This record gives sequence, C-alpha cells and structure tokens, in this order.
Amino acid sequence: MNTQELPKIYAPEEIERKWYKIWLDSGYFQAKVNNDKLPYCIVIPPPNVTDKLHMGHAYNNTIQDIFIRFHRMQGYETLWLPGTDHAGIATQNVVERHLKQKEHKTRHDIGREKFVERVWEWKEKHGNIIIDQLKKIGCSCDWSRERFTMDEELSRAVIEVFCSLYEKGLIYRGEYIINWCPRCTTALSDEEAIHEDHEGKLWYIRYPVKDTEKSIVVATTRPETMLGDVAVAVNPNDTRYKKLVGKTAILPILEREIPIIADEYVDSKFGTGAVKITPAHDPNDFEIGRRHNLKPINVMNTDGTMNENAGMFKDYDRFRCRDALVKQLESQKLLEKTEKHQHAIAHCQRCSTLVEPYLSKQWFVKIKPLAEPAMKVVQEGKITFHPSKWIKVYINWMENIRDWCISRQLWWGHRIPVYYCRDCDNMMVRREAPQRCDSCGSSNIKQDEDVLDTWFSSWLWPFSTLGWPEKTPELRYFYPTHTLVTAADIIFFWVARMIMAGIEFMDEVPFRKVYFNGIIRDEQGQKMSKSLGNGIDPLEMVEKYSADAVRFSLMILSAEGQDINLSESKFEIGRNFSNKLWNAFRFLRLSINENDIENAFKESFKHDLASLESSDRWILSRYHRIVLDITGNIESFRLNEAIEKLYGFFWHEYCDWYLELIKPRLYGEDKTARDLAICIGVYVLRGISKLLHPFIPFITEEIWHHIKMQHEPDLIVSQWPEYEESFIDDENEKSLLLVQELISAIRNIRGEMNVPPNKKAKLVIKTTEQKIAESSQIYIQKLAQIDEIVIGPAVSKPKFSATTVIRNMELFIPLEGLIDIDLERTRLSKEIDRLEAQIESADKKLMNNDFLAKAPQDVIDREKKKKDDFKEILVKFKNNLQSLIDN
RNA sequence: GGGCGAUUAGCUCAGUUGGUUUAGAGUGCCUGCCUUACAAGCAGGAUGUCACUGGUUCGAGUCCAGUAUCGCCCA
Repeated sequence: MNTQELPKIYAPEEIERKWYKIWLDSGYFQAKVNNDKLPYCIVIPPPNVTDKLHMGHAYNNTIQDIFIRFHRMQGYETLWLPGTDHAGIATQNVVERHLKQKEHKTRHDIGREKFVERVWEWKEKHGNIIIDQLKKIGCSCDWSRERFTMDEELSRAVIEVFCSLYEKGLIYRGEYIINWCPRCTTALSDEEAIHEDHEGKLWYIRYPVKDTEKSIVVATTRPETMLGDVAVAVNPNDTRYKKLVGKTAILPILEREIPIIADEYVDSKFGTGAVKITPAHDPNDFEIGRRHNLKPINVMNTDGTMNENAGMFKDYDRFRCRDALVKQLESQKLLEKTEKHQHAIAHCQRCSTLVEPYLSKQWFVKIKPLAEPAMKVVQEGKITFHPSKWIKVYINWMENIRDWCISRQLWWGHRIPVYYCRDCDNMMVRREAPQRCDSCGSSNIKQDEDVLDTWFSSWLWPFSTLGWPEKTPELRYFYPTHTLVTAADIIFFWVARMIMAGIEFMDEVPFRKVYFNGIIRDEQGQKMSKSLGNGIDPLEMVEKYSADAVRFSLMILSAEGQDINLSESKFEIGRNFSNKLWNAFRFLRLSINENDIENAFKESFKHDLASLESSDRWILSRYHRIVLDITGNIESFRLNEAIEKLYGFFWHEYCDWYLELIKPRLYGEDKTARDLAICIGVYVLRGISKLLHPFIPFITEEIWHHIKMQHEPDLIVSQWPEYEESFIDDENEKSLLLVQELISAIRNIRGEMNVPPNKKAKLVIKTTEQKIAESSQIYIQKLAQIDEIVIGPAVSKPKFSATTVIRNMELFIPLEGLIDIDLERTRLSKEIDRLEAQIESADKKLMNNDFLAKAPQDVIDREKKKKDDFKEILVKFKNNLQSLIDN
C-alpha cells in the first residue's frame, strides 16, 4: 500500500473482511495432534441452532477468542472447537410455528417422520446463522471440526451414555411429579422450570366433615386441583384439629369422601393449618400420599385442560376451570375468604407458560453418585472457578441436587434407546435396535416414543466432540480441555453436568478452569431480552463501529465476571481507540521517507542501549514492564486490567509522550538520530500490535503488515512478546518522569495564566542539578512551547513571573504584561494549602508513638521523607507568594 | 425462607495480599486550541464524609459484624 492511501480515519469494513478470509484460507484456526507442542483447547458453549448472535454471545466468544489467540501466539497447539446444539424444545417450537403459519398444519397432521425431516431441513437452511455471525466478530474457531449435538457420532455418544448409565443402575423409569409444560406438552427438568415471584391469591375453602355440623377449612393457591384431592392433612401436634383426625371430609362439588389425616409435613402456621392433599398435582402432596397409601387422582390432560375426573369441568381449560369452580364454591357458600398471596410460580423456560406439577412416567438419572465426585474436584481445587464466588453456588446446588428428569415428550432430539415388546411387555435398553424380543422372541417391537433432554447430549460436549466413545488421538491429546468460558446462568444446566460426565466417562475432569463471564444488561441494569426490546444487536454495532471496536469496548467495560451495563455509545470507546492506533501507525509510516520498512527497521539498537536517548530508554523500559504485566493479567483472567493497561500505555505514554518526544528528531537534520527514533518507535508499535492482537485482531493484523519484515509470519501466528529485563531502567524512568513533571507544570501555568498556545515563553530554572535540567532542554522547549531557558543554581527570579516547584527545582516563567497577580496568588495559595494538608497528615502519623513502634521501618522512613520533601517545597512556595506580594 | 453479589466523581466502572494513591480510568462538564498522525484529536481545569453504624489494627475504600437500598440465584 502506498502511504498516500492510508486514510486519516480508520476504515475497518474491508480490512476486517480481508483478514478473516486470509486467516481462514491459511488454515491458522485448524489444530492438529502435535506432540511437539503443548495442547490448549477450549470447547465453545454450543449456541442453539435457532439462536442469533446477541451481545452475550459476542462477549462470551470474544473472551474465548482472546484466550485462544493469546495461547496460539504463545506457541501452544490451539484448538477452539465450535458447534451448535439441537435445542429440542426451542427448535421444535420454531418449526411448528412455521408449519402453522405457512401450511396451517400441526406436527400431528404431518406425522413424526415427516416432521423430523422438516426440522432437519430447517436446520440445514437456518442453523448456520450464528456460526457465520461468530466469524464476523473474528472468532478463530477450528471450523473444520464444527460439531452438532445431533451428528451421528455425537448421537452415538448419547446412546452409549444412556445405556451405560442404565446398566450401572443410574438411570431408572418411574412415575413421579415432574414439571409439565402444557403448551410444549412435555416434561421439564427442575432447571427448566423458572420460578418467579407473583402476586396470587390464597383461597380458603370449607370442606364439610361427614356426619357432623363441623367443617374444616383448607387454603390453596390452586383451587382447581381440589378436584384431585384425596385427603385433608393437618399437623399431628396441631391441637385445633386433633379431634378431626381420622374423620372423613366431603370434597365439595364432587362430593367425594376423603380422610382427614395427620402428617408432620404440614405447617400449622400456613393458612388454616389444614391442607388439601392432591398427590397427582403437587410434589409434596405426592410424598404425603405415598406415606399414607393414598391413590393419586389425575384431573388434567397433557394440554392443560381438565379430564373426565374433573366431573362437570371436563374439557375446561385449567384457568377457566379455576374461575368457574370458585364461582360454584361461592354460590354454595363454601368459599370462606380470599387473600392476596405472594408466591413463586414456575414457568417454562422456553415459552413462559405456567408449568404444572404433574404426575407422569418419565426417565430419570440417579444423580447423587455422579454429583459427589463432581463436588469433590471443585472443593479440592482440581477445577478452579473464576471468580471463585461461584464455588459456593455450585456446592450448594450439588448438595441439594435432585434426580434429573431426562425424558421429553418431543419429536426433535435423541430418541430414548429403549425398546418394548408389544407382546410380552418386556423392556430392552439397547445400543442397536433389537430385531426380536429377548424374552418371548416376538418381532413386534416398538421404541420408546420420548426423546432425551438436550442437556443430556451437551453434558458430553467436551469429549463427544473429540470423538468419544472412540479412543481418538484428538481425545487423547486435547482432553481434558483447558478453560471453559461461560455465563453463570448455565452453571447447573451445563457446567455441573459436564463435570459429572467427564469424571464418569473419561475418568478425568473435562476442564481445569472455568471462567464465568458476566451478563450484559442495558443502561438501567436490566437483562437484555427480546420481550423488553432493550437488546443491542452486536452485528449492527459491528457494522457501525467495527468488530474490533465491539470487542474492545466489551472487554474494557467489565472486570472479571462482573455484569456490564451497556449502551450503544460505549462502542465509541473502541472505535476511538482503533482510530488512535491507526493514526499512531500512520504517523510513523509517513515518517519513513523511503517507505521501506525493511530498511527503516533494525533491531540492532538493542545491543547498545546505553547510547540511546533518555526518551528511547524510557519507552523501552516501560514497554517491557507492560509486556510482563499484560501477560500475567491474561494468564490470571484479569482481562480488563490487561486492556486498560494497554490503553493507558499506548495512549498516554507512547502517543502522548514518546511520539511527541521524538518529533524534534524526526523533523531535525540528523539522519542517524532520526532513523534510530523511527526504529524504536516501530519496535514498540510492533510490540503493542502483538499485545493488542487477542483483543482487536483485525486492525492489529493490518498494521502489522505495514511494519513487519518480509520473512515474518502473519500476526495471528507470530510470537507473543517476551519480557526482557535488560530493558528495564529504573533510574532513567525516574529522570524522564521528572521531565514530564516539568513540562506538565509549565503547561499548567500557561493554561491557568491564559498564555496563548502559540506564544513562546521564557523559562528560568533554579536548581543545583543543572545537568538533568540541561539534558531535557530540547524536550521542554518543544513540548511546553519555550524558546529560551536559563538554568543555574543561583539564578534570580525575574519580576512578574509565575512560579512553581518541582522536587528541588524552582521554575519561573516571566510573564510581563500577561500575569494576573490575583490569579497567580490564588494558584500559589492553593498549592500551599495542599502541601500543608499533606505535611499535617504525615506529622500526625509521625507523632503517634504506636505508629513509630509498630509500623515497619520502611513505612516510617517513607513518611518522614514525604514530610521533609513537602516542607522544603512549601518554603519555596511561600517565598514566591511573599515576593509576589512585595512586588 | 436459604444463599450470593453490589453500593467509590454527574454517568459507567477499576482499585489482587490493609501502608508508593495526595483514592484512579473512561465518559460527561468548564477553559483554550483545526499545533503538518489523529477534532473519533491536543493542552489545561473542576469534581469524591469510598452507602450507613460500630469493631479489629499503629494504620481501613480494602478485614470483621450489623443496618439500609438495589440486584441475582435456589426453595
């Protein structure tokens, strides 16, 4: 590219497209088993095939890409394994909706086989959207290894796991209360039933007691379930009801006779202390029913309408039934009262429909034996969580874990590998479909209708994607994976279960570290959601601000695991940074006359650091410190600290100071000095590009190609900078800091005294350290707009000058005609006040005997020195203030 | 009901093991600049009882306890 073609404003679109294609075509993302290198592997949290990229994805995947690119540059054999999951309910819902809209048909109209075909068609057509979107934000996944939970190999893993757990006695089938979604008409696991607090009602219903004038009042939040009541229960210690226990109550409306029983479970303080028992529609009632040998009565169909057991309410929808039933009770004067009641109600995670606790025959995983070792590896630190606060959440859940309902009444998913003989009811759990019944020999066999929970396939993700149950070389080499990056909202759904599965089937944890990223919220701190319409589309932002900008902004906004409150304007941070980077590069590039980086950049300066200018040694020293810091920060997951430090170093040290400090050389006559300044400038910019590459890969790769040597590889696969201690120069850093302070002090005076920026000023420095002052003359002149400097131990203060003190140097800026005495007096007084406050606080400490006795000596010494220094400066300020008054 | 967070500048947030921090950054605000890399920029400036109360300590934004407000998770 010709230098004329470098635009003043960075234009990302073409560059981002170009580099992603080159990286892809060069095979940089592809990992192979390579025993000469250490492996580094991350498996992507597979997004649903129905998903479109939202900010949470963009954020989560940016973090993964940072780790991947960082380790790739560090020389690891790096595999980022991507893919999607089939998302049973969500996908089925989407396709059903399409079918309804386009053809006015339900899935039952076209039948299971045809429907599943349709879902596959849909998947082929739309399932790649999110994958393409991940590419737009720069994700360097090994796309050649992309997996889908319904792939043949992964399905085989699911079948193997089901059969093996069954054989170990860890899978069973049973009739229990599960969470039922009447809209999706399927069972849900506890994790898929989302509890939300809700203002409901508590209905007090009077049940007459048989053969008496008495009645017993029960309180319920779901009156329609009373149709399935089989008892009324009270606490055995509740004296109010002692006499009624053993008697029979008459269930209103249905007039069923039900016993009044005593059970410890009943809370006397809730409601009236008497509760209705509905074993088919409440988990606690189910347990009580079992203890008392009461047969459950199911009053509801799978779609939430009432069944024949509901008597006159048969075919009523559950909500309509409730209203009608309450009216009926009212008219019979059996409704004692109604109270407002705050309680948690479960909703379907996928469709928000009110979930019914429902008695149903389902498949379960006996989870305790799997949970215990999974708990141990986290407690013992074999897997670490970052931030570690999640350990408690994890352990707490593990300790109270309940069996996992894994069957779903859906058509889209892995069909349960259980076969039944129609002739003899024999049940067979098989890896391959059996041809004959192994009990009666009949070939009249049917497979279980249900499919498995999607998480029952994604809990295998870290090894099923690497080929398990085959013992592939990939599995041997890349497993266990290194770090998992995920949001904490799936800690139970996914993280916990992957740990269980890894230990159970691989005999080894699936990953060593888990990084939990925060949630992206809107400006008000609300979670972004479709229904609230407060989402920000990441791809729109990429178009407007660039992928680099989106990545940069997200990363600088969040500390480890903290949530982000996001608004569109935040992406300006990233865009502005990119532009600054671009222009710093442009500045150097335009300074290279021959436009020939091969000639302009030589690393030979490294061998004679002592001969370099102070500013050069300063930036090199600072740069190497940053290399050390950033590397450590990324390794310890402190990504926002890394990016913040890079921001500060690049912008406020490299650009604000170094590039300004070398301008005299760049515009001067001395070609050698000029070339050397360019060399160092380029050297540091090359390093900055590398350090920034994991965060903002596109612009850094582009810049790299303008400043790299021909023989050097693309940035994405070049070597991460190495910290070299020989560059660290404490002394020089200190003296350059002094120069900066001098310049800042002069700028401050100029600003406060309203000296026009283009008016050169004179400067008098009174100091005994003439050498330091003299060596920085050129810097001061250039950066503080000074034309003439007088330095000496005994120079006198010119009349009408503004003054300040930096360490042991007194600065005088003659401002005849410009100085405003009042302004200057205020300025000096303010300084004096500040110094006096400092001295006072140091004094307070130093006069405290306990402090002197107990604080470490270096802290005391520091305090003493601070006080002495401030005192010395204070005297000078006071003298200057005095002379101002005398004038 | 049980658990976990958060509370620092107008706004968004850093601040690892208590003392090198005179409590920082970005943004916003005020003043002045189109200074031949960058106005998506440069220079300068103002702004904080670190939620409250108590405790530990020579020393607390940082550790402990309690209170308040907000948020999340589990039942």
